[in-house]
This record gives sequence, C-alpha cells and structure tokens, in this order.
Amino acid sequence: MAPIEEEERMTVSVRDVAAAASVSVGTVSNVLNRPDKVAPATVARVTAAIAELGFVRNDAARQLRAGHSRSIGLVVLDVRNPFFTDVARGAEDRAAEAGMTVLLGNSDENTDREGAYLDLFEEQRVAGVLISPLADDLPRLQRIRDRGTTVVLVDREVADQSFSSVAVDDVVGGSLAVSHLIDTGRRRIAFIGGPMGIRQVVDRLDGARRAVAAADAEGVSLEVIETESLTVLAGRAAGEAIRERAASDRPDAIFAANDLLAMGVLQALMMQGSIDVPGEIALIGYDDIDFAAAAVVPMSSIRQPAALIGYTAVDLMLKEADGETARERVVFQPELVVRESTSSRS
Amino acid sequence: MAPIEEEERMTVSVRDVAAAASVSVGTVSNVLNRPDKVAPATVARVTAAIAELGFVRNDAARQLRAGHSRSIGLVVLDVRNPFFTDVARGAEDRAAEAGMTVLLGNSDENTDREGAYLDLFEEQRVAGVLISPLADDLPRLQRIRDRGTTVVLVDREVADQSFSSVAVDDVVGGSLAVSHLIDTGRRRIAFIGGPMGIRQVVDRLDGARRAVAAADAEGVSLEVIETESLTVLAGRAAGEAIRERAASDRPDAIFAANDLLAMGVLQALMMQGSIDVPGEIALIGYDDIDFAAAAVVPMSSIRQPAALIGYTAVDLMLKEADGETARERVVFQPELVVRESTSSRS
DNA sequence: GCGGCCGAATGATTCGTTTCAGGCCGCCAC
DNA sequence: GTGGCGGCCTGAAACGAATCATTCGGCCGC
Repeated sequence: MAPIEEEERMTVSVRDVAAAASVSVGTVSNVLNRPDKVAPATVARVTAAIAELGFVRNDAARQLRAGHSRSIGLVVLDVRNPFFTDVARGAEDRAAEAGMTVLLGNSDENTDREGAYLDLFEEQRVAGVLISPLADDLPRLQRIRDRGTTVVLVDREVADQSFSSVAVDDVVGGSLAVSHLIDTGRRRIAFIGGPMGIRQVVDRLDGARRAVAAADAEGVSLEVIETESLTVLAGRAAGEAIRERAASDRPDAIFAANDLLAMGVLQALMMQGSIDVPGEIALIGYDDIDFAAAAVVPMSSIRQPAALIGYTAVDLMLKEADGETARERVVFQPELVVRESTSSRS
Repeated sequence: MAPIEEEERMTVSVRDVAAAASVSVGTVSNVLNRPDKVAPATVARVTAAIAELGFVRNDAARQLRAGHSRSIGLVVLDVRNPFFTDVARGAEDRAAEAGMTVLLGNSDENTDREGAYLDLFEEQRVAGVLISPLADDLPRLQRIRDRGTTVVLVDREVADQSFSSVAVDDVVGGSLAVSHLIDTGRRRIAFIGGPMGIRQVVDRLDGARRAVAAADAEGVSLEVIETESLTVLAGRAAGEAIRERAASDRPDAIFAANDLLAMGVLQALMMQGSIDVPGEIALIGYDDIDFAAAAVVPMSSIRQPAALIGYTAVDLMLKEADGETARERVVFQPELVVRESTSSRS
C-alpha cells in the first residue's frame, strides 16, 4: 500500500507558469521585470497563469543570479532601547524609498552575537551593513568591506576616512549635560555608565570631564560609577548603591549615560520615597526617548536625532555602493532638553 | 589608455577554494557541512584555503538548493512597543536554539506594510511566518499556508483549528482591569483604545464590558473613546480631550488598551498638574512594559508573558513544520499588576 | 516582390552550493 | 588470490530566475 501523500508541496516555478501560459520562461521573466517590453495580451495571459498557479518568485534564485540582495543589514547594540528602534525606523524609511529592506540584528552588547550577525549578513550578500560597533574591531569590518560589502558606521566615527559614518557628537552631549548640572548649582556630580568598552559611554564621560574642567565654579567633583550594561536593570542596581550610602556621601547630581540607565536610577532612588529628585539629587539622561518625558519625574535628557541617523546611514550606504561619492562622515549635534529632574532646588 | 580598475570585486566560490586546496568542490562542501566525513589533513588544507582566499558562503545558493531558508519571519504591529520587542526577543531565543534566525517586520498597524512583509517573507521562502495580524485577512494567510509556508498566529486566536496560535486571553485581561477599577471604588469608567480593527483592542473592550455587566455595584458606566492608533501620541491626544472637559464630565477611571496609550494619557492629564492621578482619575494600562513601573505615577497594568509568547510561537512553528503534531493553540492567562495609578482615593 | 527593419518571444546558459551515485585504494578474511 | 568492505574523494546534476544573443513574423518602402 502506498503511503498517503501527506501534503502536496507544490513548488511552482517560472517554468510552470510558462507552460500554463504557453510562452517561454524568458517571456515570463520579462512580464515580471519589464512588462512594457511584452505585448499586452501576453502580459494578461501570463498574469492570469501566475494568479491561477499561485506562483511566488524565489528570492534566493533571483539573488544568486543578481549577485547581491536587496536587503540592508543593521546591527544595533540593544533593540530594547527605544533610541535604536528609532534609528531602525529611520533606516527602514530610507530603504523603502529605494525598494529595499532592513534586516535588524541585535548584538545585545555582546561581541559574539555581533560577530554572528556580521557573518550572517555577509553570507546573505546584503547590499550593505550598518553597524553600531561594540568595540574596536575595525580590522574585521575592514575585511568585510574589502570583500565587497559596503559598511557604514552608525553612531561612531573613525579618524581616518576609512569608513562612511553617521554620528552624534557625544563629547559635546556629555559636556552639555554636565554644564547644565553645574549651571543649576550642582557640585558633586556622578557619572553612571558602562561598560567602558562602548565608545558612546567613553565619549560622554569625556564630555562630562571637560565640562567639569571648564566650569567657572569651585568645588566641582566628578565621580564615575561604572555599570555592566546600559539597561534599566543596571541603572536600578547603581541607584540602589547610591541610596544605601550615607546622605552626606551621595552626589547631588547624576548624569546617566543613557535614558534607560537613568530610568533605573530614578526608580531606585525614589523607592519608598527615600531620595527626592531633583530636590536632593538632580538627574539627567541621554537619548531623550519617549518615555523620559513620562517618567516619575519628567527627565531632562540629551536629544539625538535618532530616526535621522538611521535615514542618513542608509543614504550614505546607497551612495557609497553606487560608487557615486567618496566615503563621507556626517556628524549631528545633540541638544539639551530640560525637564523637572534637573530643576533647581526650590 | 585602459580605465583604472576601480575595485577588484572578488567573488570567491567553492570552486576557487577547491582549486586552491587541490580537492573537488564536493569535498569543500563536505568540509563545510560534515567535517567528520573528511580526512583531518584534507580538512586542514581546505580550511587554510578558505581563510587565505577569504571565502564566504553564498547563502542564496545554499537556499536555492535547499528549497527553503533558515530564517523565520515575524510581523508585529509596532516595533516601538516594548511588548513586541520582548516577543521578538523570545522568538529569537528559540530560533537560535534551532540554529535559525528571526527576520523582524514592522507592519505599523498598516495593512499595506503588513502585506509587503508577507510577500517578502514568502519570496524568501522563510521556514515559517509568525504574525500578529492586523485585521481579519485570514484567507490570505490561508493561501500562504496552502502554498507551503507554515503560519503561526501570534497574540490572536482563530476559532477553528486552521492555524497554530499563541495568544493571551484579552477578554480576561480587559475584565481583570475593569473589575479592579470597580473594586477600588470607581464608577465612571472610560475605555481608551483603537482602532477597532485590531482584535486585541476589541477583546479588551469586550472584557471591560463584561466586567461592568457583572459588577456587583450600582451606577457603573463605561464610556468608549476610540483612538487612531496605540501610541503614546494617540494617548496624549485622548488625554488632552479629557483634560479639557468640565471636571464633572470627566471619568473617574481610565482603562487604556495598552501601556503606550496609558503613558500618553498620563502625560496629558498631569500636564501643569491639572488632574491628579489617581486622586481624581485612576489609570490602568495593558502589557506591563518596563517603563510602566517607572512612570510619573507608577502604573497599574495587565501583564502578559511577552518573551514566552515569542518563544512558544517559534516552537509551534517548528513542530508544525516538522509535521510532528497537528496544529496547536496555546493560550496564556494575563495577570493584574497593581501600582499607584489605581490606588484608592486617600 | 523584395530587402530591411522592428517588436516580440525564445531558450540555452549562468549564478554557487549541495547532493549523490560512483570510483579508487588499501586492508582483512577466507 | 580474490571478494568484500569502508573510508575518502570525485564530478556531474540539480535548484529557479535572469540574461542576451537569436530567431521569428509581420510590415513598410521602394
């Protein structure tokens, strides 16, 4: 007895469509790609056959022939960070304009995962890779580029012109944040952020240091509290550590390396209403994510044009892939957004 | 004068590797896929050649041969909603266990974009599609399924067993939320959510209605305020409309269809401290995203096991694709999380 | 009536990988 | 000495769409 045929796995190919419409495969391909080159009656016949058979193009075959895909790879540090989803949105918008797609990879601040995505994207022969790189593995990116895949750095610059890049000046951002704290009367400032392998963190801290150095005020100190990641959880841990200190030993202002951290810090400080923000401690974050404005205490932050960064990154990638321009560096300026969490002590 | 050779677009294939290592292409493929079947010395030679030439597998060719890809498509309503990024994380985890990848598509509550992603995924011959469908275009999904792509519904059930699905009982969730509001003494309840094309919204409203009907209290009313989307912005607009009403005309409790909306409503109500939450109006959201706990007024919400939903969805997809089991429906139960935004009037 | 031309359609070939039926060789058992 | 076996390797045949040099047929102009 023959086994029951479970499921008719119908794989309809151009050949089948061609047969059904009594034309050659070449003509089917033309209908698909240059319908104006085919006689209207034929187009109609082929289209009907496609609909009837439920033909769906096989992208793998297309790509194999074309040599490259119509997708763009984007590797970000943390998808759960609204800043990066905004970047992704911007990238998607520009990609859609060019009829392309964005594949989103999440390195989760983890070198191995970052590497896995890079491998994947290279194997997929994506048109380009946009990456917010974790550490300084530029040689690797260079190798990828040398093998023919365009690479654009997101939120990261590199001194020589070896890559196109889109970034925001994080040193200026850090400086803006801390100058603001000093201007509103704070003196014992703490920077919370990490790991120090991440460039953004280092730059923002650098900016903070410069603001302190440049301050036209006395007795300004800067304490650095390193965290293991840039998440709400890490922020909460850091905040709890501060809450447990003697009141005299606490900073009177905190600059968190991003809003996620800042939200965690805020939660920890306010737990059981133990520490008043901004009365006792002022708090400023970075990125100005949507939720910052809706926090327990509406949070001051440094705004970056997230969607625009993504949009521009894809733009540069397309330009470079076209060989149209030389590599290009775009740098946006951050902007201070003042809310209640840094208002002066009443 | 010959034009300068701009860039040596080197496309290294298995054939080149084979030549370099003096073996056949079949052997190179074996080294790549079943190294244990190849003599150690040969493996070493081939591996060296791969490294030297910088060979990178061409996924398109692999896929073409295999007939299907090692990716899973996931279409969500809104990437900016942390609930969905959590679902995506869960899905990624399960996919990674199976050596597969998740492609994330964002329909943005837009039918066209949803359709575009479905087309794309089908052309890519993904192993399966997980979708949180926008409206009731089941026939379309059925067609996709009939053409051989496994489809799993996420956060959506369907009466007959025509699809595997993972969902949370939103009617129960809506009921939980409103019962809680009634239990804490609220009477004039407003439901904020929309568009009504989205099933989750309708079900949560349905649950709300049931809770009102079942209430063991007098004078309970339910007003429905429809929004255009489930975003912070839409919530803010709805909240502003309420703030502008005469105090006597305002509800004393609001149930928002998700936390994003709720955050927007909260922002609007508290603007200039005009309306006290929960004193004047209690507020409860849905999803229990991380930021809910850190809101101006820590927000009560209905918790769903987001990551688990994603994980399970991939799991069901893999099972169904293996033909291992019949289609399966998994339903999780939501959970009430009480915070300050619904505490009783002091 | 014929050469020339043009739009339309053809179909063999290509992309890079995996698979699979064989082939070769050395070794063991009889 | 021969048959059989297993380990290792080979190379041709797919997979499905796109390309492009050809061919076909009809029409115009002379």
